[in-house]
Amino acid sequence: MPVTIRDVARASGVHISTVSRTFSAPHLVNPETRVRVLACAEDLGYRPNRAARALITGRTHNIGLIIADIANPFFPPLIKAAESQARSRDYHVFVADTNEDPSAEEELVHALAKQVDGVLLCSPRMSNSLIEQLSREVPLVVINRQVAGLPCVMMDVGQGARSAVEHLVGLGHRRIGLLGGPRGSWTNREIRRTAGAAARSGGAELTLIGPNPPTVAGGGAQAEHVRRSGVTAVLAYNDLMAIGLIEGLDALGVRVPQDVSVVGIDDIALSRLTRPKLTTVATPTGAAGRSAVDMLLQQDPEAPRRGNGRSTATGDRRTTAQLMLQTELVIRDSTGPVLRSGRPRTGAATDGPGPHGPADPGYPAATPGEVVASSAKE
Amino acid sequence: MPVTIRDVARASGVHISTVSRTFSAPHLVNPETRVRVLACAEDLGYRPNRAARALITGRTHNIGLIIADIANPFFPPLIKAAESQARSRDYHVFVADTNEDPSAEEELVHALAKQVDGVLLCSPRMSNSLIEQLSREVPLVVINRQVAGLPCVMMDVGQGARSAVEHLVGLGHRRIGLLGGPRGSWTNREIRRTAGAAARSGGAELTLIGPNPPTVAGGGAQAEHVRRSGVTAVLAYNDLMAIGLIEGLDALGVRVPQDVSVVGIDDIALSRLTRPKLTTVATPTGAAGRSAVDMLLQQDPEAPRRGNGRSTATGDRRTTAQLMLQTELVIRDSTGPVLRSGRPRTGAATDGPGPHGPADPGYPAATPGEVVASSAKE
DNA sequence: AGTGGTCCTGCAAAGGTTTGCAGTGAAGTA
DNA sequence: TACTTCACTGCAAACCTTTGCAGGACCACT
Repeated sequence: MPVTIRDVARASGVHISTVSRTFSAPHLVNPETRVRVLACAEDLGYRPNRAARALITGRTHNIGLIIADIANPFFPPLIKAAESQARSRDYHVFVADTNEDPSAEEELVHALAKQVDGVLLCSPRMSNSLIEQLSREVPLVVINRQVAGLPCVMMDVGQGARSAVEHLVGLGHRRIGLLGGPRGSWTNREIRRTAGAAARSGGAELTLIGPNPPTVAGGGAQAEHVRRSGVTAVLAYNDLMAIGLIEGLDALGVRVPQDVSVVGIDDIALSRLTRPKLTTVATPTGAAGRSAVDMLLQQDPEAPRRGNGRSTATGDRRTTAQLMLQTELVIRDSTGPVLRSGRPRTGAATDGPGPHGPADPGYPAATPGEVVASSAKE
Repeated sequence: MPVTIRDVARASGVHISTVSRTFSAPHLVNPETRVRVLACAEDLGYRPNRAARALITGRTHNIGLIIADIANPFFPPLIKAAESQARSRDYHVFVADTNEDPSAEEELVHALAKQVDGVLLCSPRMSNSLIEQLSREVPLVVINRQVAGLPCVMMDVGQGARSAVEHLVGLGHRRIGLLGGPRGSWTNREIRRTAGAAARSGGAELTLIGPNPPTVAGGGAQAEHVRRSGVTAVLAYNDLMAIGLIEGLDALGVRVPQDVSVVGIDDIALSRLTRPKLTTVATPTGAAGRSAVDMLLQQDPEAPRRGNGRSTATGDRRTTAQLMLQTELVIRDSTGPVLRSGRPRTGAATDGPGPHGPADPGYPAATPGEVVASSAKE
């Protein structure tokens, strides 16, 4: 029933190899023949069978994209960008969700290995050594993690965290909480490292709260803990947790930013829509998705041939570029100056500037939405 | 380099056909042989080449999922559920994004047709007749649309819209705006139809505002229009638009729900996080994704065989079940009673009950979060 | 006229798997 | 004992495409 290359060959009176060449190497076929073949193909609605092609070329023109949690709003823009970029290169994308489960990650790489040309491993929770091992099975590009010897796309969340802490210190905060993310997250480690350093050099004390699930609930669950800890500001692992925390604090009668300042990371669309609007570190997720696809596709440029393409496969590992994308601190309404008067935690009736349109911020000019600090590193 | 069925055969001292049968028809092979083969396969890390299998069986064990906009938070839960369900059945999912572009939809179906066993068409914007035509090319399950003769998974958004309008009428609203969604959306038509009917029978006047892009910006852009229109309540095509509208109204000094009530549709996670929390119609997106996969996989149960499987392909079209999933009106804080005093649009300083904890709602008891109306229909 | 080159096309093998058919040996039946 | 049945296994074709190789036609040059 489905129309094959043979039907096209018959219809246009040439051998199937000519039809094949019409598509995969047009310059090798006579222009006249070419147009005839193309016309017949169009006519019959011929589409090459990618499975058959894959069988012989060894390239499937598919890539896998493994995601910790599709429903986490951080990822969809990345998925979207990666899919779009891949499609523009005539690749299709398998998307798979691991539910934040490291063992699911491994299983999925195995399952996908044979039917894709490469895998984008996004925010992996598994160990570096396992990642390296898996990379011998299928070309890998790692997103949101640094693994020596492998192509990686990272966001400079470390610099972002530093900017965030400096911002808080500049507002007078000296006791800052760090709401940690999930175990196994490289991003989490980076944040801890750099935020810790920034706090030290700013004369502030940083207390770690976590690890936590990187969700709204995960942030909300620590509200009570945050309140008791006596910190005046919190940097959260991501926006979801920050928002959850704000919700939780609100329920306890603790106002943001009057009583506690909160900074998120990611700048998901949502962070502009909550009240107060979230001060956060913007990460270029779309660019990360696009770049990762590019990096995957530009390694192994030539198809593995019949013989043993060993030399390519194991010998000279290609460009293992590591890309660090810049982040930006976006200051909105969830951070403000620390109040002089101890901790007015009970002051639900504070008459300080509300979250909307603080008349006089009283701290280094920072128009909401304006970029105050940014980091670049190629 | 990659380990094939031949390697396993050699290692276990049997013919490749026996190895093949060990995986695809275990009951046909001697238990002893089977364990030996399995051991060898495990040992060598053998994974069947799905392209080769697809070539001969005609089934790829892949399905396509075509989405209007991955970044729209309505879809990720659906994607996630579909992917998970598919994987549990040993299928993988291609995800593709159309950017709300009808012609991209058609192109994608064509591109995917040959390398998937079926396509889930989610919230299509193209015409019914085109969908029917495409369904002759590849098995299709349509989500969020009713197409005669095709398997469909719908959410009873009509009943939801009716409940929403009744809720508003119950609060005293008589001039209600309907913030329309994108052209070509079946959901949009359903909402218009049922909301119109509900308004009529409730003695209210429904004015249509739209069509609009189904985004925050699309909702926000109509804030001025809504204000001038004199409506006291608005039902939006989806939560994003509702949230955008609330933002926009807020910027104009119009308070929700004191001056204008707003109802969304979808109950995306975000709708619980904005202030005021959004009254909305909850749609079971996860269940829709799962059901759609099930429906796709249970049609065409037997693989197309060598000969012409014509009779199956064209003759008896299988169960074209149409599934209508129930929706629920979730009442939160963005709706309230209409004020007696005309339209206090200027009253930014209204002292009515704030969005948080209205002391005495003054309208039929509806605890925030409680389900007030629901619809079921199989 | 002979030589060499270019351009185009056909031939056939190869890729990894599934599966109808036939063959083997053993067990069961008459 | 002879025949049938059964459980298992091997053989080889088939799926659709790509591609190295070789052959044919044609042209230009010597």
